[in-house]
Amino acid sequence: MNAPSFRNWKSVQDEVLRRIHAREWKPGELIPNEADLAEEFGCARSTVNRALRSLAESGLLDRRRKAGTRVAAQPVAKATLDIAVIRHEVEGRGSKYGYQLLTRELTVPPARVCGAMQTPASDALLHVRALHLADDAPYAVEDRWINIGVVPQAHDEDFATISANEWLLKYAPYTHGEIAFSAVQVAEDDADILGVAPQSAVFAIDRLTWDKDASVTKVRLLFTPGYQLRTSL
Amino acid sequence: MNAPSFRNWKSVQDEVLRRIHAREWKPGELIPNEADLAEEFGCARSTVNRALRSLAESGLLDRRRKAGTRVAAQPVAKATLDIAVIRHEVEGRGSKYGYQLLTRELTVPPARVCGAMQTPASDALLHVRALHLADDAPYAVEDRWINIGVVPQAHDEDFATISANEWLLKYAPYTHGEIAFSAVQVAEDDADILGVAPQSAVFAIDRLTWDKDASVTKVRLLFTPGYQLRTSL
DNA sequence: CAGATTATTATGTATGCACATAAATATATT
DNA sequence: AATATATTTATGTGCATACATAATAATCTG
Repeated sequence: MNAPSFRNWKSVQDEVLRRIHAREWKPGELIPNEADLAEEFGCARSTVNRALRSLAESGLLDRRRKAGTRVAAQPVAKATLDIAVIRHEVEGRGSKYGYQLLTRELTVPPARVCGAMQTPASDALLHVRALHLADDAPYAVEDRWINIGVVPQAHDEDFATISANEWLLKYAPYTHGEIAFSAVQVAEDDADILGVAPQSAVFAIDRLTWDKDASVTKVRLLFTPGYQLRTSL
Repeated sequence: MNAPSFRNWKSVQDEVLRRIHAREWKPGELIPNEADLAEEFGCARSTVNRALRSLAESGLLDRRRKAGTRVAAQPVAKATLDIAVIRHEVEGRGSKYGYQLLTRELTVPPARVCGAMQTPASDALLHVRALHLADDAPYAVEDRWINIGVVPQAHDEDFATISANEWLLKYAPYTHGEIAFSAVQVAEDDADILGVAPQSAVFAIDRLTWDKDASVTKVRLLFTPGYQLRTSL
């Protein structure tokens, strides 16, 4: 048997994956180092590095300097979710997108909100509520607070035709944020808006974004029953 | 002003991020090519490539050969969720993990299940139901179907002390899979098990994994109310 | 002028080399 | 023996160069 050649990083990755699946390299086990693999595969060490690094990023390998590379014992499945603008999400399903502004007012938020956003309790924030529709049926309600101290342009935008969801992406970049998914029993007013029975189980996405150390916006999206967030592993 | 030097890919990435945030490079706009940036930053093109590639992977840049690199017009927020073994998830929160097998039987599954798993309608699958506990309180119910044609060892495992959730990760590798998150109203039997009111809104994770073209397992996890799946952006 | 062909160009990747860095191990010092 | 120091080693990164590839732009051809 002459050495098969794995000349590009993807084929190296495939071979490594094959060995893991075939249990030639078992979970928790140390695999050969980059230099040895490079020699075996007949390629440069940097090519092996590229392949292994990529597998480590997806959680299948654990790498530590000096300690070496081992197959993850408990591979944490990393599911990458694409959180798109709702309009795109709806249109991507082949439905007609609709948008309807419900309320827009500048008010002092409840403690829960200014606590999370770390704004002074006395500061007014822009509160926008809107409904997203798919094929003229309710799709999701958006309840959003915008820090006008950070995004003053929001003050001049009425959000009548463009959703805050979309507007902010265009005009208010963020450096980092948090996102949480949960199931909630929908309150009466939201149930009315979505046209579902009160106490229905709806999917909720809560997002809070920051521009450096200042909060930009906090939003809760409630989706009509049946909504699924899906991705592949 | 002399040229600041960005000698490593992370500092190049930071500078690119800064320009995007400062809107020196606006959404949808074409940015200079790698060679020019390398010259400006005083580093090798490969260093710039590393920085830009990584930003493209996280969805902030769109890159196409010959066409060049542009700032994503609608940056799709890519949220990476770590789906860990439930025991680790519970222990990671500092709670005591508990496990309880409910049922384990070899039966012919309903059409819904063998349809999704693409197994012959007459084939029996291993059906395991179990309860995961955190600090002795119900945490999640697991309802799982295992393709014993693909994982014959499961036949000899009683799942009395180790959850299928954990056992499978160790003994049944998969090549790919699908995962879906949703909110459901809990059925009466599951409500009993979780110790919650019937019709409560609970968070559901449905996962289906494959080893090449054969389904390995299909599972639904229902979490007690209050459960949140969270990550940072 | 439409359609096929050929250049051009920006990203994508492979290579060999060098050095940086973290972490484990061995060695020296009190 | 406990602690500090040095050595070793595997991964991490940077660089210069070369060539591959995809997509656009330019050119040719009937």
